[in-house]
Amino acid sequence: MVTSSRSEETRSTILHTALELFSKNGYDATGVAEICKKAKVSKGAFYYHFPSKQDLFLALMAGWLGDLDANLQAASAAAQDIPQAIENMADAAGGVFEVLQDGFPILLEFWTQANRQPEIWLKAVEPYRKYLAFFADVIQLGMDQEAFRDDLDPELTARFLTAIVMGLLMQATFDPEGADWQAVTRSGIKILLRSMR
Amino acid sequence: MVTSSRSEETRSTILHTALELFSKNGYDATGVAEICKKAKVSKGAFYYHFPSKQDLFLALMAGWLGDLDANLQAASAAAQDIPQAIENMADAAGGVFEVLQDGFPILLEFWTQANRQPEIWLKAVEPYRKYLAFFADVIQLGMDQEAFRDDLDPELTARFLTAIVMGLLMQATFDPEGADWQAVTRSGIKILLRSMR
DNA sequence: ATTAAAACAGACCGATCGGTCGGTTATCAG
DNA sequence: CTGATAACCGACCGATCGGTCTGTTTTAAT
Repeated sequence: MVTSSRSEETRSTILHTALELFSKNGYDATGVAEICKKAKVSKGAFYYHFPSKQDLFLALMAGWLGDLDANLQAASAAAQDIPQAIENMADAAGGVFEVLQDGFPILLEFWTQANRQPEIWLKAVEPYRKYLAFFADVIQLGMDQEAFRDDLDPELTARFLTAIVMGLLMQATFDPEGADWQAVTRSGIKILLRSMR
Repeated sequence: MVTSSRSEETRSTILHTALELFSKNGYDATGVAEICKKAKVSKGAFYYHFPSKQDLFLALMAGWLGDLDANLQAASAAAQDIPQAIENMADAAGGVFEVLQDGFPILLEFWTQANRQPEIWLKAVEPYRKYLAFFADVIQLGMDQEAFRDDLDPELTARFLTAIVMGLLMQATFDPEGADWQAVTRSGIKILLRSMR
């Protein structure tokens, strides 16, 4: 609260409230009026800070991607070797969705909206491809260090790794009581890593 | 057209049109009036066949799950051994999403709506858990036949298998040009099967 | 041909949608 | 203290939302 103007606080409140509502009820089912009411802010204030509902959504997505980025970088940097880096990143990905509650629902929302609105898609593919390339690089590095077998296809394995994490997160969100999803994810990554050796 | 009354055709037209629109634009963004217009049907006809928009959605989901079921059963029955059955089913899962275009988008829509509307969730968890149990059974069978290693956890592996297929489908829908997703899925399943032996 | 029910047509309803706009208040440099 | 502008307020706009209702046409059994 030290160096935050009233304006900045208003904007921040809108963002947080919108994140909560979008992840709970979805983009289309959440009205601007509803956001304003819950954020205790007038429509005038809303449209002063964001030119449109879609722009708010894009701002939200940009911030979320930034957080994810920071977490993945930190997780990667903290590891001693490549396999551990991969384990850490998978853990961190799970962490983003725990700490920020509503984490995966909002990712699902980003995903579905990106599939429909070209403008959102454009802003989402780039980071997605960036991460894939990053994972592929890490895997390639592991191969160079002979931590992994030499007949791996780094890109394919990266897509595969992403699929496991996302697929398990989907199931975890859908059926939280169905399993200890953190444990399932960890052992899933371990199985994958074992098959990469 | 042989044995289809006018009423049945109207109902069927509404279902097909709704499937298309829901998968393209999402449940919330698709209006009843829009469905009626595209299906060339009046609102009266719509609400004669379906008590509400949500009931239409549930009917759509039930039908889709039925198709999936039939495909999986067929794929499983056609296989000579357990590993091949798993390969076939993964292929079939992919097939549901190719033949019926808009296949995965509509699954995503089912998924997100189930996460929000308890009534839909209830109708969706049951089949989901049924499939998981079915996959686990198949894996257990493979273990009994010594086609798989004996230290596998069938349930965990089933979740894992599901995650791979869904995670890759998500990526395929999001970035169709990014890879030959059918090939990626096939090799993914093969890697998993290899690690199960 | 008659008739009752099934199937459909479309005007209409209140509520809500995203967004606008003229007016008001808070902030801060001079 | 003054003035300019940033920040905010909320009534209002046309369009659309899911759903209802009255009335007409099709269908099919008699």
